[in-house]
Amino acid sequence: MADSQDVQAPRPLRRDAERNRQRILRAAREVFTTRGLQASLDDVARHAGVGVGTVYRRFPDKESLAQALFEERIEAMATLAEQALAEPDSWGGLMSFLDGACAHLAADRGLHQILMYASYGKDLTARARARMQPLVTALVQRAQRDGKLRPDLHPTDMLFIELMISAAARYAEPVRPEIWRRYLALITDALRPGRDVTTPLPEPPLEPQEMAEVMRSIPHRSDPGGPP
Amino acid sequence: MADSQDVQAPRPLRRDAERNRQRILRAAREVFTTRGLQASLDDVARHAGVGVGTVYRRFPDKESLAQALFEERIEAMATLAEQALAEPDSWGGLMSFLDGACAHLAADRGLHQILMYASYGKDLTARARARMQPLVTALVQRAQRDGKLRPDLHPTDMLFIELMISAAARYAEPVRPEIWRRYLALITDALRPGRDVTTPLPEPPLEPQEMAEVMRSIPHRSDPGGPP
DNA sequence: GGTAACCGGAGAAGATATCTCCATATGGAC
DNA sequence: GTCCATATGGAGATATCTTCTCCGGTTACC
Repeated sequence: MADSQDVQAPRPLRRDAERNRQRILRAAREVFTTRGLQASLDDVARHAGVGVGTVYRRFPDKESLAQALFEERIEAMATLAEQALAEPDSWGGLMSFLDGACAHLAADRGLHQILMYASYGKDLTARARARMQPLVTALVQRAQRDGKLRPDLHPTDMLFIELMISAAARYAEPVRPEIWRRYLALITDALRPGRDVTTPLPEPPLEPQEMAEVMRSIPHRSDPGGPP
Repeated sequence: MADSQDVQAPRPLRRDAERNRQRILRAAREVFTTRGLQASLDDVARHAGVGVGTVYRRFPDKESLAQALFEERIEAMATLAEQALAEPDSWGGLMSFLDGACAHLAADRGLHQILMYASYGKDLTARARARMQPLVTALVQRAQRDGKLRPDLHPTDMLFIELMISAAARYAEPVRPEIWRRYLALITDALRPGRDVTTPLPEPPLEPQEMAEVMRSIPHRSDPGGPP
C-alpha cells in the first residue's frame, strides 16, 4: 500500500520494451483482423518485426494477447451502442447500431472470435455481456415502445442477426465484401411491426443465460469444435 | 470396349471388402455429420471398426470420401427442390425448400463443408451448381410470377439465406438446436412483396459466377482460410 | 486347398504451433 | 562513460495431429 493505485505497479517497462509491446499489439490487430485468431503468435511476431521470444515474454499465450485486444473491441462496440442510443429516432438508432456492428464484424475476421473466445480464467464473454446487454436491451425496448420494432423480438436476437450477417460476410469476402449489406437490409425489413403479413416466430428467443453459452462457443487452441 | 458400360468395370470387390466399404461410408456419414469435415480418416476408421489401412485403400484421401458422400447429399437437396417445385402453391413450395434445406444444413455439421469443398480435380461444386441452379431458379421465378416473392430477389440469395441460417444453427447447436427456425421465420417474413415498407436492397445480388467462387471457399486440408 | 485379394494397425513422414533458452545487445541510472 | 538489469532474436525442443505406407497375417472364393 505504498504508491500503486490498484494492483498495477510492478515496473514501468523499459522504453524499447514498451515500444515493442505496442508493435506487437498493432501487429496482432492486423493479423487477427485479416486471418482470424487461428494465426500463430509466430505470425504476429514476424508481422511485428520482433522475435517470437519477445512476444511470448510479453504475452504468455494467445489468450493474453486476445484479452488485451478484447478490451478495445468491446469498448468500440459499446460506444457504437451508446451513440445509437443517443440518436433521437429509436428505429434509426437501432439501425445504426446493427449496421455499425455488422460492419465491424464483416471487416474484422478475428473480431467475433475474440468476442466469443472461451477463456478459462477470467470469463471475458461475461464482461462483454455485462457491458453490452444493457445497451442493446435499451435500444430494443426503446424502439419497441415507439412501435417501430416488432414486439416479439428480444435483445438476444440482435446478436444472432449480427452473427448471421457476419457469417455471410466471411463467405463472400473474397468475392463481394459488401454483399452483407444486401442481407442486412433484407432482415431489417422483417424487423418492422405491423406489416400485412407477420409470421409468428416459432421458438422463443434465447435467454441471456443461453446466449452466454453460445458466446463461449469458440474454444481455446485450434480445437475444431467451434462453428465458424 | 469389350464389356463395360462407361469406365466402370474393374472388378466387383470381394464381399468382405464391399461390406467394409459400406461400413466406412456409414461411419463417414456419421462422423462428418457430427464433427464436420475436419475429422480425420483415423476417426472414421475407428468409428467404422476397421483399420486405417482399409480406409486408405478404398479412399485414397479425404476428398475421395467426401466425393462419395457428395453425390447422395446433392441428390437429397435436389430431390427437396423437385418436391418443392411439385407443390401447387409457389410460396409454399419455396418455403418447403428453404425449410428443408436449412434443416439439412442445421442437422449436418459437415454438409455445407461437403457442398463447398473446393476439390482440385473434378469441380464438385460445379456439379452441385449444375444440378441445383435450375431448380432454385425455377422455384424463385415461379413465386415471383405469382407475386408471392419480392421481385428484387435473386436465386443466389436463397443460398445465402441457407448459409446464414446454418451458421446460426451451428452457433446455437449445443444450446438450442432449433433456434434457427426462429430466424428463418424472420427472414422469410422479409421475402414477401407488397408490405407497407420495403427497403430497396443495396448491393446487387451475386451473379452465378460469383456464387461459384463463394462455393469453392472451403479449402482442402485444414487450411484455416475458409470462413466457418 | 491354393491364391489373389484383403485386413489391421504400428509407425514413418510431414505439418504446425507452442514455448524455452541463452548468447548478445541496449537503455538508462549514476 | 560505465555497468548491469532488462530486453532481444530466433533456433530448436516439445507436443500434437494427420496423412499415408507397409507388411505379416487372414479371408473369400474357385
